[in-house]
Amino acid sequence: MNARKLLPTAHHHQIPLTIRNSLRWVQDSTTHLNPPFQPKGPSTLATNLIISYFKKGLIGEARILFDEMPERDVVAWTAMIAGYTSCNHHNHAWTVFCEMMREGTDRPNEFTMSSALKACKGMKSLSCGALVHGLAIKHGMDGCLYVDNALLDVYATCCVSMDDACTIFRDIHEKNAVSWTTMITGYTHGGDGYGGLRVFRQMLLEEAEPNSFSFSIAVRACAAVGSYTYGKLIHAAVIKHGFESNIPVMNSILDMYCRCSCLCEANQCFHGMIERDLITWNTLIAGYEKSNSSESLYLFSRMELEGFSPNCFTFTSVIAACANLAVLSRGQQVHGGTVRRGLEGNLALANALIDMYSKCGNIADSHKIFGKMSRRNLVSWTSMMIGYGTHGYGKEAVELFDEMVASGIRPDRIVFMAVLSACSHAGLVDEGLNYFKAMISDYNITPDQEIYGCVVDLLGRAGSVKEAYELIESIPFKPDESVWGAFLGACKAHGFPNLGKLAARRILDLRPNMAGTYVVLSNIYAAEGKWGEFARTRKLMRGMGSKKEAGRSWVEVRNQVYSFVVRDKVGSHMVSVCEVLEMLIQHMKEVGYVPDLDCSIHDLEDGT
DNA sequence: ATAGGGTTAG
Repeated sequence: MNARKLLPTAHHHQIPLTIRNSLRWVQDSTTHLNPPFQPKGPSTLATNLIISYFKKGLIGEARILFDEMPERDVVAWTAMIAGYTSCNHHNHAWTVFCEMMREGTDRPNEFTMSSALKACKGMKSLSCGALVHGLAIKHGMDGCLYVDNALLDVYATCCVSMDDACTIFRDIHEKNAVSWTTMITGYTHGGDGYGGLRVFRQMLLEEAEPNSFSFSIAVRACAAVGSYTYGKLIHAAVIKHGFESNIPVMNSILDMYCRCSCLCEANQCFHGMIERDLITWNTLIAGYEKSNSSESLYLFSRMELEGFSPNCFTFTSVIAACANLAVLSRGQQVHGGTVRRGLEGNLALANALIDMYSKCGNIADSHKIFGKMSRRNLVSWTSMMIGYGTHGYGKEAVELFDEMVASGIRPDRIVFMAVLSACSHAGLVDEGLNYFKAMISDYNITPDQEIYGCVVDLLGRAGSVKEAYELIESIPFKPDESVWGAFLGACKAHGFPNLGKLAARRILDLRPNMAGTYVVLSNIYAAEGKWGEFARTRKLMRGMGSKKEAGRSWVEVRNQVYSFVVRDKVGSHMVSVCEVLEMLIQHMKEVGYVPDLDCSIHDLEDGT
């Protein structure tokens, strides 16, 4: 065996000294006639070296060493399969397994089978898994709990339904915590959180002892169904079982509170943790991103101060927070951080950047990011199309849609909403209607409230208010406030007071607390000069107890975001804001914008 | 000497 030339050179320091020395010793000792004691075979030592190579991620080195081994026993083969899988090279693991079945001198054992099954799971290949299943039965290895649990995992992960996994699970005589946890995970990751919770309850009923793994996935199931009640219950059980210092379990609980919109509890949980890891920070930053983006940014800075290095998960949430706040310079700064860390290849992060630049008004940089991506998924295309649509580039969005379909990506409901909305804002009525028809006939997507809302908006915005109304009447279910809302907007914009009043009444039937609807309705009366009706509607609104939230605007001046409402007091800090607003108004006038004073006057009267 | 299940984004 030519192991000497394989001794690490560049990575010398990374290899445990003992292994290196023992390998040398074996090579020397083979020439001795009487070794002091029976040495382990060179195969054992080479296998140990292979294992340490994989632990360091030195896949190439492991492979070269394996190829140069003159005799490869089942342990060496298994170490290769398990090693590749541990580095997420599942296809290579599978290739090695096939090689072993073809040319290996040893038969595979239980260790080999469970490693091979883990590779199948990694490849999400049910057919490979079924093949190993057959081999396991042939070699009489079904009945080994490791093999059975690995089989269970393959069927639970790769099948559409949990039926096959259930069959395997039922036939395991002595189920352990791993068997139960694998079942709970199968349901939960498959989108059936209640199924996961059902298995967890059964586990407790059968007095199987749940461990930290069982608890973290059970809590994940609560998060998936958004059940604060079950989540709190299991949180209590976690404490009772003494897992409140287990970081993954606590991370799971933290995430559960965030997903149940219990940010107070999440915050409490976070501060109660004695030890935190990167996932802990990422979970809370992601938790705050939607509801309180500035808190996300604050946590991000705190996390760096405490010496944690952000990863692509962190950056994806932080970039989304910048997008929500529309803080371009901060977004650019964070973008710089991702480039410095070499995270440019991350798909989700690039998608977040497209959205951030678009929401910060910099569509050119969105396009730059999109253009540089080596891989794009549905989210990438959708984000870019929404960006084009909101910036008024309807034609570009439509072209992007066609390009996406041509590249082999199947559109979903969301991307149709993006293209319909883009058509709507660019006045591309016929194109939009064609996409609507194609969505139904070519892609079998049944339009829902939101899609109808988009099409009503498409027709209504272009002035085809009658057609929009006919479409609403053809909807096979009861249209909701988003559909009527789109229609109301069209009636208001194109002067259809009677249809507008009808739409407003429909909305108020569905959402009597939507104060904004009263405002629009009263404005329709005002425009008709029906001041009695106007006053009556306003009175109704006040009596309702809810108030329309003031329309808030914000503007970025010299890296600072200022937020204001109508009739805000002009303090000294707002002076520069007013200057910017004056500039914007001037610019709008120059491009021919005529303000719609008709409505704003009435809105002002009420201070809304 | 070789084999289990869990937590973070979109």
